[in-house]
Amino acid sequence: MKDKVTSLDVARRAGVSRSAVSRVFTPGASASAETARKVREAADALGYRPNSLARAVVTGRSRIIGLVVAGLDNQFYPGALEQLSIALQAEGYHLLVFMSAAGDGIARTIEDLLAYQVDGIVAASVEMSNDLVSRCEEAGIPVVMFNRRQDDPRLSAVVSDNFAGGRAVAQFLIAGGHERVAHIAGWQEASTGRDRAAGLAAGLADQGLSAIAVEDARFDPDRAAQIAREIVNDGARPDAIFVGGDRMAFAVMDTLRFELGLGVPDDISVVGYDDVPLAGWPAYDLTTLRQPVERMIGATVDMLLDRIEEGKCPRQEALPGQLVIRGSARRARGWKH
Amino acid sequence: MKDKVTSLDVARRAGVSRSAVSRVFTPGASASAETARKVREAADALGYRPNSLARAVVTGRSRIIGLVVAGLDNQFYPGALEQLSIALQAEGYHLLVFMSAAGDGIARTIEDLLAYQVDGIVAASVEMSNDLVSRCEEAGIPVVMFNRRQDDPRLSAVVSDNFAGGRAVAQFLIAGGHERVAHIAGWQEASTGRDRAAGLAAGLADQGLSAIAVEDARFDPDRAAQIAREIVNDGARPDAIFVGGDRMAFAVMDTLRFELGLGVPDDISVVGYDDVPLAGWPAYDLTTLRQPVERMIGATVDMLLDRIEEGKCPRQEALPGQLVIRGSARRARGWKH
DNA sequence: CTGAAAGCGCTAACAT
DNA sequence: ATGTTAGCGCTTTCAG
Repeated sequence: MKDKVTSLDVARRAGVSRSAVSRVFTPGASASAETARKVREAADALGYRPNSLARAVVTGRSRIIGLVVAGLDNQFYPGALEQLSIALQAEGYHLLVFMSAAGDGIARTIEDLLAYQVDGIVAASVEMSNDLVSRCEEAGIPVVMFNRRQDDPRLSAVVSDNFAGGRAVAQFLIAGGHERVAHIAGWQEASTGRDRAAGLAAGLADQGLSAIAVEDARFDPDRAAQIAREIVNDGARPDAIFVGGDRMAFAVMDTLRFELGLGVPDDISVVGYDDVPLAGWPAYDLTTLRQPVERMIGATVDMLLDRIEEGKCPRQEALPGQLVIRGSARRARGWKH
Repeated sequence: MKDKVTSLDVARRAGVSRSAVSRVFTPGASASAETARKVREAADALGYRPNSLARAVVTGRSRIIGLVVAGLDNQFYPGALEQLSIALQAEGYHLLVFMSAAGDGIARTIEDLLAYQVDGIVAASVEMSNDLVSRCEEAGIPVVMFNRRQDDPRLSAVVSDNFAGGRAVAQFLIAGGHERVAHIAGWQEASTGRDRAAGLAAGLADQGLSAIAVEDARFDPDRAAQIAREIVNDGARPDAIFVGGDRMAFAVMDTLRFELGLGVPDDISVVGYDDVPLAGWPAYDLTTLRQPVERMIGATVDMLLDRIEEGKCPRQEALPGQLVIRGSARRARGWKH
């Protein structure tokens, strides 16, 4: 309960002015070695820490980044979040979390975001209305969309190259001798889901094929499982299912193996998307397209800081992913990675 | 870039004073209906939002809670974090994330925590030094430890009853006819790991048994897998392994089944702790002790708010968990839950 | 109930 | 390089 130490206290004890203290604690400022020493000494003795909030009020920069997210149950996000936080901390920023609860309107979130004077926003929720993005940009707060893009080029976005990824999956599947490929897609309202589906279609078309079924599971594992049931019991059973997200792919594999008694990949091949940690565990051993999380995070941080600190323009980046070949899909000889 | 709307602007447009505006936006303050109406109208027209940071400077309350965490790869945390954030938002607080990076010293984290004037701290990192806790409490910032406790009763803590949990596992295992129980424990420096181990020992002792092996895997799945290998190849192979955390239990099951070719539970029973979502998936179908996450979060928020807003004293709470019986461990008839 | 005035803790010109 | 002087946007006595 002794947190009443102010810069004035330090100044007095060090025999200097408040400005001097301020300068010592401001990276780009000028202070003589002697002054710095005295100030640091006094500060340590008193246990002084500059008040970031007060600083934010006057500088207009809070060094706080708002993170808008929903559904940490998608295993792709926890890891990304961890890396993002660490990368930001290294630059002297911190994440303030805005979890979009189920019913809770986006309006409230926007209010809070603005009230806290965040310097920027990372929007990592697929379900996020464009309202948020536009209203914040309007207020002068740069927002970068993570793992989702918008056609509007005035908005910053970082994604992996989902179209190329979908196409790579198609090529792999065809090379493996599959002829009846079904696709259980991510939400078609989201670029991520759409691009993967389009990539698959393009890759299939290259060889004169097309998917025998494409269903939107909205990134929901339960829905994906249900679709898998229907597809498999359908007349023309697929020999491969490309699932637009690992989390859904696990649910599909579970359904196939444990409920329908089918072998993966013996009866049906399954390919996912993301390469979350679980995909590499032997229980699933899922062939999947790896999103370059680390580079995506790097790009996100760069974009954000470029806009905040350098005032640069928004840009969009699509980083290449990589097919990780494991055992859940039949493959041609020589395709072992 | 029009975020320069200040309370003065609103005051002018509404024909009142800044104080009036302030009062309208302060829950407990007095303002006539007429004034409130005028102010709200002007505020909406101008797009005014009170600046939380400026408010924080003057009130001394930031309505920000620091979250200190590391290792979101433990699937127990993402869900807890999501719930925590939502619960806090409902009370008008937000989480500021402090991710303990690997090498990054705790000292820096403390500095930042204090600088941002957080009203309270949730410490959810097992690896966190007591230094942080004591220094923050010293500075008058309440911290509640989540999923970990300290013997010092002056510190707030929320855990599940890990001792009772460990004991329940022992009883279940014994009832299932197991006689050679091994324990791959969580970090013995952490209360969570210790209590579970002690509970198991007590439960075993009740029946005149004791564990044939107890090894500390420090919550690390790789280490757990390695220990599993050693234990199993040892002379006296266990008929059951109690693993002190689901994440480690999965690794142990993988090792047993896919590497050692053993059946679970046919050759060896495995029981975990936490009940993360994956435990319920058919690929693992893990019998485990469920931690009451929702209630733990509720208690955490209550404690925090009690201390922040009511100035109440620290307290500790140990919530009861519940054994969730699935298929990874042999069980006695009638034990199906 | 309302406005005027006095800060909260800090930084940013401006002189010196 | 340092101190002085103004604020940043807001809340909170204090009169009325």
